[in-house]
Amino acid sequence: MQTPETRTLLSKARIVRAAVALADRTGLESLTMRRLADELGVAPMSLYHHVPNKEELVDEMIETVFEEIEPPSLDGDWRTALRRRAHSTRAALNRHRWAVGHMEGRAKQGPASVRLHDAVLGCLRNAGFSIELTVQAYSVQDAYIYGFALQEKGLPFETAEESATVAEDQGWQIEELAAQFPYLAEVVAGHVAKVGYDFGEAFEYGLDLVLDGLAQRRDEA
Amino acid sequence: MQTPETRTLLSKARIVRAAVALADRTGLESLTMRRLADELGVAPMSLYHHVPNKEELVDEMIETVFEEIEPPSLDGDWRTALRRRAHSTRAALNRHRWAVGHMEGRAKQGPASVRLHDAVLGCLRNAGFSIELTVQAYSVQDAYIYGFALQEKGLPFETAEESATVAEDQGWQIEELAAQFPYLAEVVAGHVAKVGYDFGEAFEYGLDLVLDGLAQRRDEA
DNA sequence: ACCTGAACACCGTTCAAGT
DNA sequence: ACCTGAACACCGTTCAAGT
Repeated sequence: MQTPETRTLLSKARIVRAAVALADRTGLESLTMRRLADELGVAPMSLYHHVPNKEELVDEMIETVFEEIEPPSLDGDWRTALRRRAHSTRAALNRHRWAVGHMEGRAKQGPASVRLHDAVLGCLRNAGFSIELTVQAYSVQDAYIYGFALQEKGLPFETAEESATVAEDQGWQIEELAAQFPYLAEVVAGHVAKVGYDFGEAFEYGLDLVLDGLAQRRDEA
Repeated sequence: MQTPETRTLLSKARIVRAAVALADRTGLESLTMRRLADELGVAPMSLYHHVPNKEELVDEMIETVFEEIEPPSLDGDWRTALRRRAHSTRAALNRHRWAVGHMEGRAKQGPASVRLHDAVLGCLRNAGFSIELTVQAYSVQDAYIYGFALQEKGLPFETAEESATVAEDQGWQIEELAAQFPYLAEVVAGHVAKVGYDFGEAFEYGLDLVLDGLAQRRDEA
């Protein structure tokens, strides 16, 4: 005698996984306890047996994003280690755009988040950065990485070709704007519309600028 | 014969101003059409005669934040101009923490936002940056500024002294953490707890790093 | 132990009605 | 023209009840 409809049992892990998938598809605004329950074929209130409330659910979701970020290795070349970690972070944030302004400063930081923090600090310390410089280096890098992700989340195109198309589509505005905002018009018409805007290239450029600056400051000290 | 209770009439400007003040006090999550109406001593539905919906209200609120940011002057030293603009942005975002992740990439950018964009681009062009480099310089700066604001919004202290206190209060955790996360423990116990963490200093340091890097790249080209 | 239905105190927004 | 009350389709969450 089998229980009828022996669907996978509810569990915290299963709820969080479904929540992440739902947020990936529809955004965090649209993530609702009720919709999530629907997705899982369960009554809304069943969720509360595994998760205390929505806020802690989101905390758990954020943790899974941190779990997808590869911590830098503590030996080997620090620049390539930190560059890889930066790319890994950008990739995770692009897969989970809803997470973008929520990674830092949550009250409850989970183990994956703490482990990543520790590894980045360790990578810098082992590369010969002083404690003071390590703290600064951490701050600059993360400000840049998370700030870049914020820009990327905002803009409506993903590839360089798309961006050129978007720019062209709005071409009728350009002449109108040129009178009032000449520099903006120049950049849009004379550059973005021509070659498009490649986020990957831009990220790399700024990342190198930051890492170069840090290397310099370490060697000066 | 006076109309009784001739309180200031409702208007878009007055609604937006009240909304900003309410969000400053209680956060964007707590900003509700109904609470806002209450604040203004008016029925919730009255707001809809001046503002089409909540999303556009938030757009208007963001615009007022942009209005508080001083655009860089187009002549004079570009570094001091851009540094002032960066500080002006940080200050505005600290006054209106709810705005932090919402400044970029809104569908509808208002005139103050566009004017600021144009001025920053103009400042860079006039300083001899190529179009390509100008676009990059814009991206790196804004990623850093907005990313830093994100960090600042997250952390629970405002001054260096406060941060040292917070670090000390959690001192009992330190030894426990030290085994698993030695680098994190070292930084918290050996640096932050001692001298505290000064956001203003950290912002300046990273900002200089970014501006130095940009200057170098311009001169190499 | 695990799930649920009904209920409560909220949301944003529409619509027909008031002055 | 400007404001509003009642109503609708939603929220998160509690609580007492079901298996």
